[in-house]
Amino acid sequence: MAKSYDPKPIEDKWYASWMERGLFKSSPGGDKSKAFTIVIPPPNVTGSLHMGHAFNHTFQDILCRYKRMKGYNVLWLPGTDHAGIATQNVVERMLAEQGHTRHDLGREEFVKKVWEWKEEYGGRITNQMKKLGNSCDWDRERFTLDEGLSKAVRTVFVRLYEKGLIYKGKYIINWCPRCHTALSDIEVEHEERNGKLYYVRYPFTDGEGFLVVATTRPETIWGDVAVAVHPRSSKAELAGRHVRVPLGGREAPIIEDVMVDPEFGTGCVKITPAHDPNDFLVGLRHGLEQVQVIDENGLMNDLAPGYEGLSLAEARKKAEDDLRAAGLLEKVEEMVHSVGHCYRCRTTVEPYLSEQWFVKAGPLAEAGVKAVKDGKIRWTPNQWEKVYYQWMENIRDWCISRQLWWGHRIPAWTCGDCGHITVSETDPLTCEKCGSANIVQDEDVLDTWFSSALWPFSTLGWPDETEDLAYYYPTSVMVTGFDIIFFWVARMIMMGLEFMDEIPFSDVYIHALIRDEKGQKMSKSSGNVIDPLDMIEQYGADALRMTLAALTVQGRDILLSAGKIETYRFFMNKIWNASRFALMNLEDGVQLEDPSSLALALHDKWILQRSKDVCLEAGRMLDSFNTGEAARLLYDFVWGDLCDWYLELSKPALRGDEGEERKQTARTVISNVFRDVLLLLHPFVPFVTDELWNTFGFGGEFIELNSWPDAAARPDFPGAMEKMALFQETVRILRNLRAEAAIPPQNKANRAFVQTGSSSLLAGVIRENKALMEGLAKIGEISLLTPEEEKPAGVLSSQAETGEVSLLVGDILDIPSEVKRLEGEMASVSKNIEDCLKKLGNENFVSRAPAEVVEKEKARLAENEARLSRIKENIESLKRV
RNA sequence: GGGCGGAUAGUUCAGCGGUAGAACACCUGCCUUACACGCAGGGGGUCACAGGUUCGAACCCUGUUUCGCCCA
Repeated sequence: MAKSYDPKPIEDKWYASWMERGLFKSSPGGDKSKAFTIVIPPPNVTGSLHMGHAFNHTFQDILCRYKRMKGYNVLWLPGTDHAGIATQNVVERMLAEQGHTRHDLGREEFVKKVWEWKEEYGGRITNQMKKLGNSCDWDRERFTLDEGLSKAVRTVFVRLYEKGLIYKGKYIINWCPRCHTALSDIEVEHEERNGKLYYVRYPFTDGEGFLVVATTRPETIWGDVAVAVHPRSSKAELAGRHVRVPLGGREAPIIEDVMVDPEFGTGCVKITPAHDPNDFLVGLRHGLEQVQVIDENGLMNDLAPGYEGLSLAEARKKAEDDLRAAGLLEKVEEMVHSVGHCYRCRTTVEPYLSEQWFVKAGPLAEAGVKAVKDGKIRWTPNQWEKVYYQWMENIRDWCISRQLWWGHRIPAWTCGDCGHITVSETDPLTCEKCGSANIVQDEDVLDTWFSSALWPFSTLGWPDETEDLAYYYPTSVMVTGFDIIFFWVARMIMMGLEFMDEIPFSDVYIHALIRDEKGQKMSKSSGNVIDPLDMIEQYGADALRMTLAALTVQGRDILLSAGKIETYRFFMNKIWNASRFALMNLEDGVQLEDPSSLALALHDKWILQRSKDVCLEAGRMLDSFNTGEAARLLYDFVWGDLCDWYLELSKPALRGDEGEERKQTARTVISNVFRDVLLLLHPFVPFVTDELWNTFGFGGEFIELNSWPDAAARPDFPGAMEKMALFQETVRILRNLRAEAAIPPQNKANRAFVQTGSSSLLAGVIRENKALMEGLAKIGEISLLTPEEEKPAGVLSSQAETGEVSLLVGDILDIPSEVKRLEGEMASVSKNIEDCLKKLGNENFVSRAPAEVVEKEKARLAENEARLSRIKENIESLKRV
């Protein structure tokens, strides 16, 4: 075995063996309650693995591997989505480099090109997932544009259309002038921007004077068709009169509408139904004309004479100049307002009037809310439930059509003769109403998220009634970040309930986001990205996984840095070397018989008890999705208990100092404990544990084919924990005294004394473990003294809980500084006594606190009083010297 | 404007009703034949602030300050 752990030769090797053996394949069958299924939240096919994925996948992989070891039939179904906008952008950019646009190629040719791109590069992210160690069933990998999933999309579209839950209409939607497509509300990200508020005069046409209207977008004045005031404001009396729109000169009525906020600006609002969502609704209520002055490229059109072809920024400047020149600009104020941006390309989104397809979300959301309220779906952490309700209860219709070519084309055909729309699962040849063959399919495709919403059942074969669907659905848990609750989780719930009549998953686990060291979001533009593949290259996948697992805390973002990963890289090395040590002492192989009837020393019993407790506790933590706590528990157990104490204590026995029987006992205990440790760690760090498992020769081809330790049935070792705590405390005190006295480590020629009642627990512990204690504390000889016996002169003393520990330092004892040290100790003990007395002197405490708390307090008082008197004696005896 | 979350050691964070913890950083010793990717020891905190509940509050409640996020 190498002296230090190197993940490189190990990780790829094991992943290949796992694949070859088909370790992660699942097939339906058996007890349905033993099915554990996760469908991966499908990453974008254009993407590459970022730290968010790595975190998300590590979490899912830990659960999957744990459940497999617990005997579940685990399916982790992988795949990607076709990411309409992003993928089309990528390929269009490639074409642009060659001086082409998609329109040059035509739809069919272009889509062919995208598929070619997908075949070549689309596998990148899935290969990266394998580097991380994802235990997915790759034979079941799905893609949202697969034949089967496309069929599901069509079926859903048609059924929702027939139910009246999908409709087409002309509405204001969010338009990205760069991507040239509509976006749904949640694809728009709002950001605060510095802007200006322009106060513009609208002259009355039926008299003298003018009305002042405040607007942030003077270029849209060209599209104004009315001015609105609030019916209960002082301005209400103006209603019914008319003004002249200051750009274009249209005559416009003053109307009353409750949408107006009388407190904002001047209390008068210009109404531009074609370019503002609120104005659009006002326009509908009042039957106003919709005048579109901005085109699909975000440029002014010919309904704004003189502005034609100007960008909105240019038009805004020109409007300001023109209004000022005409004396119609009263003032301009600075203001901060929120501006919508395309989530894919950051371009400012335009409210745009156009014909689109929508899902009527209300009825679907109602069922989704009920499923959670009825407890059918649990959220962890629970607080996200509220976010879900908030969104679902105020849900708006979902714009699902996209003006793209890459995606599921909408299965709707419009008749050129009668205008009827035929919606059909199979491509129709004629209009279903008039029979004309003059029908044309809708040009638009569906929102990618429309297909992701079906993912939990479409990937299992729906709409066909497959065995998979019957066995694996509903799935067990959806694991995702909070930023994706609306995109995926909520819509999956709605669609699952609608089409399967059953929830898509019984648990939703929402994890935090990964940020950089300073708490900033990682992004290419700020250059603070930590690439998981670099980290895997540098530290190994296990180290990265362990880091991500151990840093997981519910409800808090994770601040990651390479340094933190290094810490866990060291942990891998620790496991490696501890195993190396164990293996060096197991030349006859592992000895796995039940150790409980062997000649166990205190530390053997203790580590067996700790193992049992840790097995149970880690299992409980994983059952409740607390991977972070489980990882930290295992880290502390392995490093703190096993390596720092147990292995050190087992050395004499392994060396043969305690005789043959003890040597065999130690080997048996070590074998058993390492078996547990590797099994417990395996879900977190699968590579190194499989390597070590096989090096030890614990049996079974792969570690994952073995069961999670069934600790509940194992014996307890009563008292071992308490006795070991006394042992450790004494050793720590002795080491501390050595350091105080500056005794060189190699110097073993010291004597130490422990003064305690001869029948005390501590005395027993020392009698039985004297040699071990001398070894760990590097003391030549430890002697027990009763409280009545006199201890020698020239000692440093320190108070343990139930006794006094002294180290003989002879002449080199610096009396004044020792007195000072003891006085310091005295102060802290006195403080403890004071606290105890105060508590116990409180009538209310004694009568109202639970009896055991009071007892504990009394014991603490007694202990501290004993300590105090021992310290006082020590000081006096020193002063006598 | 509505909602959510955070504020604990220099830093990152556990703890969430009964004597303040870890990791990293720092200081002092050690290459003690598993590991210097290591071992041992140490210093360091009025648990943001102000009230309240309680025998007892970092922990529960109310308010304040402040940072971050989501929705309008």
